[in-house]
Amino acid sequence: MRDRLLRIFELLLERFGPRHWWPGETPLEVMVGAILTQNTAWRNVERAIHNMKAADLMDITRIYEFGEKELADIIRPSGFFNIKSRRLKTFIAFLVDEYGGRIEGLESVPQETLRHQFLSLSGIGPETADSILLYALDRPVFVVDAYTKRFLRQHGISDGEQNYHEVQGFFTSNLPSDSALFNEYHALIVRLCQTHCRKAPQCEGCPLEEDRGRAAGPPNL
DNA sequence: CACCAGGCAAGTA
DNA sequence: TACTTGCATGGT
Repeated sequence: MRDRLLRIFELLLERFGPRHWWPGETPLEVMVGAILTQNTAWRNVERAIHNMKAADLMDITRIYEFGEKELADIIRPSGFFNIKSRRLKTFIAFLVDEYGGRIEGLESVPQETLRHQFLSLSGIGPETADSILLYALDRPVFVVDAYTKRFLRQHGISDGEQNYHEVQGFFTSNLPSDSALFNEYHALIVRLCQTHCRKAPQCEGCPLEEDRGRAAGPPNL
């Protein structure tokens, strides 16, 4: 399965090129985006982030001191703005209380410790925690999302019944632990699904399907 | 018009 | 434990 996953990765990278994820200028912006994008189109998150920058709010201390109600108004375009404002404030308060508001302070903390701390916060679930670990802190964690499960199911690699931890284990146990690889792989799966694994019942035009015919690869690939 | 988008928590049986 | 529902904007 390791060779198969690496083959898929090579095909996707060849077809779509490097994705340059995460689309954020700083670790803080990536963390903020990870919370704002929960069940939300990225386009709407961009508007919210733009508003935050315009209000000089892409700053830990500024967010910490800003009112929850006022912050909700700033991030309105990202949807679920009341609950997301609370979640942002909760996460920022964690950074301030536990690390003096210094993201560099997270660098020396073991991955699993950090993950447990994130998950203990209300509003940070497995995908958000792992997105922050991988894309803001460059830790070798594989991010699983709705696209990942859809990809595995539509390509017959799994039946789609696995939970988050099981899907994550499928990738991490069959791939070298490399943050750059995990970064690009997840981004490529998202890119693939956004145009091919979406509603198409049989993944029409899927670059991986094309390969099956020409290279006589394994079934469903 | 309905449906979806890079989830999560709280409520119900 | 296994579902269901609330959260809300903006694009297709």
